[in-house]
Amino acid sequence: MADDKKLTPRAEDFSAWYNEIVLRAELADYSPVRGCMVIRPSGYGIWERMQRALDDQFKATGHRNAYFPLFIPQSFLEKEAAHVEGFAPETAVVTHGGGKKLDEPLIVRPTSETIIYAMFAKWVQSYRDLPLLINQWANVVRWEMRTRLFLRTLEFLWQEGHTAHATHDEAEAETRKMLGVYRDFMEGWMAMPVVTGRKTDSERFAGALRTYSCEAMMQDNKALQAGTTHNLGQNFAKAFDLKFQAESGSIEYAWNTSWGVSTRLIGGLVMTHGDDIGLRVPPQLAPVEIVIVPIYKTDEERARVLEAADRIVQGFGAWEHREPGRLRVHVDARDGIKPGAKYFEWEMRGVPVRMEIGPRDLDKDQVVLVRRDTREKRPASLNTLAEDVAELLSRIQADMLIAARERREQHSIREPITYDRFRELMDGEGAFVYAGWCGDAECEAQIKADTKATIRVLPDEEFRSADAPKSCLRCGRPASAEAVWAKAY
RNA sequence: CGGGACGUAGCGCAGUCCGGUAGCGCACCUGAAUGGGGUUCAGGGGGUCGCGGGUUCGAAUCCCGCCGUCCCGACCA
Repeated sequence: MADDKKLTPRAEDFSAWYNEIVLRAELADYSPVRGCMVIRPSGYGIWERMQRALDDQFKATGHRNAYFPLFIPQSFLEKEAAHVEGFAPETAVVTHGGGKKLDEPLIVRPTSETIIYAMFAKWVQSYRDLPLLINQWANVVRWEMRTRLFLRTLEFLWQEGHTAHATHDEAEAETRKMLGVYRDFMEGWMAMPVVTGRKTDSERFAGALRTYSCEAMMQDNKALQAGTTHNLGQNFAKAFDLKFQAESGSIEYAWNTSWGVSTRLIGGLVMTHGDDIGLRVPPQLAPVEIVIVPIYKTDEERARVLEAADRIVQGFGAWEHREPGRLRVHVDARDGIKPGAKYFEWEMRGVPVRMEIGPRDLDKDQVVLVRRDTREKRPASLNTLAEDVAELLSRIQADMLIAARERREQHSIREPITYDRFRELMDGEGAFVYAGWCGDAECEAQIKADTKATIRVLPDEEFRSADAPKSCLRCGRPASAEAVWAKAY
């Protein structure tokens, strides 16, 4: 760990503060390859829990996992016009194999629509084969110019769902359903509140009919696009000849959807919950929910305290082999490191609850519990400890979401504001600004040029203001929709 | 890809202007004491100074090229 004891103040430089947490909490590291990242065990532990929770949800909604190739023939990408236009500039291309030049270059997948729907076309003949609901966990490559740990790397690990349906409405329902799955995960597991809604044409996925997004607010008041779902219409079905015979006997093109979230979510977690001490991990995602720090002076005390810790762990179940309903506990029995040093280390890593056990506590049949989120410290009786701790953990989970949502609402502007004030806001502290939009892409582009802010989403009904805005933020013409404006990562 | 800063031990840095024995703090190893919020003392290990070329008796230091990192733009999940 580095020499200096405090983190970079986030007010001064949010980026530096973010990097500091990611590196010091050992979530990730730079790789020898430019723009790529190594996810370290403590980061991967969080990701594994995310992955399992998401995968369970995908299964529960009828999806099955499959695996498709890393390489995509260049001609596949070119079959869908908008798709190739969107992705061609950021593809990595393999031109040689076995020491020889390839007849056709292979694209390292930036996303797998093309190769997956080419396969779907083989698998689907009848309406009875639909819906086809597939998910893939894979790494993809997008040759970004500027990279950032977790948030934008050349190669990243994600999940991409791909489905085929018989009707537009069914595909649309699937697109909305998966957006809901994402939202529930981000709020329920990550304690990261999001605003959901539809993307404007300029931010729509290359090749999609409609794109929906979950947008979270980071602590510098910028937006993070945390997950997107796309109704692809029949665009890819037509490009890859994905057809089926309907009940009526007619031959029709299928309707596709795709949706994905990535390890970017870990970055979102850091930027939502990190503080100046380090990371804060919501209990649901914490590989270790409770860390026990034993306190002792003599060998006798050490034996006594560790024995008590052991009993408590037996009561909870060891975290490496957690049974459903048990708690994930770790005893930090390292000798020669003072308790204070251990406190700082585990706080940096974001473990939700710390349990201190010393001779003075055992004399009183108690331990001391410290919450990572509020740093609140209190004694707890040994008799009811398991229930007490389980209750505390679920309260922390709930409180973290509430705190994050309150913070977001404090930095959301719903009152009508002048364009000058808007520019000032985007230039300074930032915000989610709910305001009218005339629906003109040129107006949207001009605002982006002026302020770097974009329409994050045209929000879903529950996020819309009670009084619909009447005029466009910039041009003053009648508003066709309410939009959430913000600068984004 | 354009502008700026930087690359020296695992991490953070000094040394570079003005060429001449590779340094500091933390971390790590050994020993002793210590132990309820970042322990102390003593001893020790660890380096092709980002890579390649050039100038020179001699290069971390000067020159050229390349690679990488960070920040600001353009692009994007």
